[in-house]
Amino acid sequence: MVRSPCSPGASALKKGPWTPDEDEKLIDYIKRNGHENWKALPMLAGLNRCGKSCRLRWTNYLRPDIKRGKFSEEEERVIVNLHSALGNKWSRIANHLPGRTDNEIKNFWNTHIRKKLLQMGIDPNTHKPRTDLSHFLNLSQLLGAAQFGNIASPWNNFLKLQAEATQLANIQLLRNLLQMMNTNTLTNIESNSLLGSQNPHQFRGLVNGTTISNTNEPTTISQDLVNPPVTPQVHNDFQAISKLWASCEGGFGPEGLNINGDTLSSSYGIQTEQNPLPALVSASTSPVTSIDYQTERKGDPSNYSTGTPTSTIFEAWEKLIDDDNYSSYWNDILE
DNA sequence: AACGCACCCAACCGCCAACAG
DNA sequence: GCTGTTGGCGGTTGGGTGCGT
Repeated sequence: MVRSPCSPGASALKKGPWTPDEDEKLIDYIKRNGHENWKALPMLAGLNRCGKSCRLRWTNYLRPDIKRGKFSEEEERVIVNLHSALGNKWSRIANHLPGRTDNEIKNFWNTHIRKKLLQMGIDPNTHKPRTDLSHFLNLSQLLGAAQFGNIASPWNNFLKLQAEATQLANIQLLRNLLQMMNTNTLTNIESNSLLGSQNPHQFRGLVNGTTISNTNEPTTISQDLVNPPVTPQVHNDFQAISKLWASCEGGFGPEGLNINGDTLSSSYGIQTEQNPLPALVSASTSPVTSIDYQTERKGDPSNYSTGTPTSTIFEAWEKLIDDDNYSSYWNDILE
């Protein structure tokens, strides 16, 4: 039986918010003696608190190297990137953000980033486009009731909403692909680490507007992707898709995706002069983050959600494209 | 001014892993 | 190997605060 240091037996100990006096005692003691033994510290410091409470107060609030205040856009982007790779491993994410505590990052995620992702139609847990019912309800709100015309029949309306929601989910997916094209075609950044060995054939086939290849050729990283030649056809396809995207509902302004007046560009986005689309999580230009995906995964594979962000996108594409119902849909787009 | 609501975040709770005896 | 202790972590809570009505 493991007993918490703050067990019921120690109920006489004070709980709740810390007073300035208690803070001062804790700081003074740790400055003079360090904090080798949290269990013994409260008594030695003259605090009527359990050791655990003291440790939390110190690590989350009183530590001198804590950076307080608003998170920068760079920090926000790093958090999103790391979260897409690590999940809710707040302490490990905090390791990459000097001066930020896991608690602070966790709070920031739950109160800010999570909401933004949901508004963007991205599942904050999986970092995939959302296609579930609740999301569809959200999307319908974004679209607005006026868009849907005849509302005489609730079922008609429901089916319309559902179709719209599905289309928006697809658009979200398209956006992800576009961003990847954007990243690889126009910015020429660390494509190796971002793309891994996932599905270059599918990608190339799509770019060229042809049937998606499902051959069993040896899967190597396409040099066309790593350093893609911007052939006229690729260029045209890119522009065509960009135009399509620009015409989509809730498209992007210079600041990124704007939903309900809330712009989310930093976390998901790098932007280029040629294309203002926000970037994918996986397409971060942050070298730290790119390296971290690999090193972290090597360290503890069990901690990660399935697939890299990049493969997640490709998997979603593959699934979508395999669906006969959408073949003509995408052909129309790509033509 | 009073009230209700939503949001934020410090702090707590419970679980787990590492370690010592 | 077993048991108890300790520290670390992630999830959750609830008090404080701001804002709208």
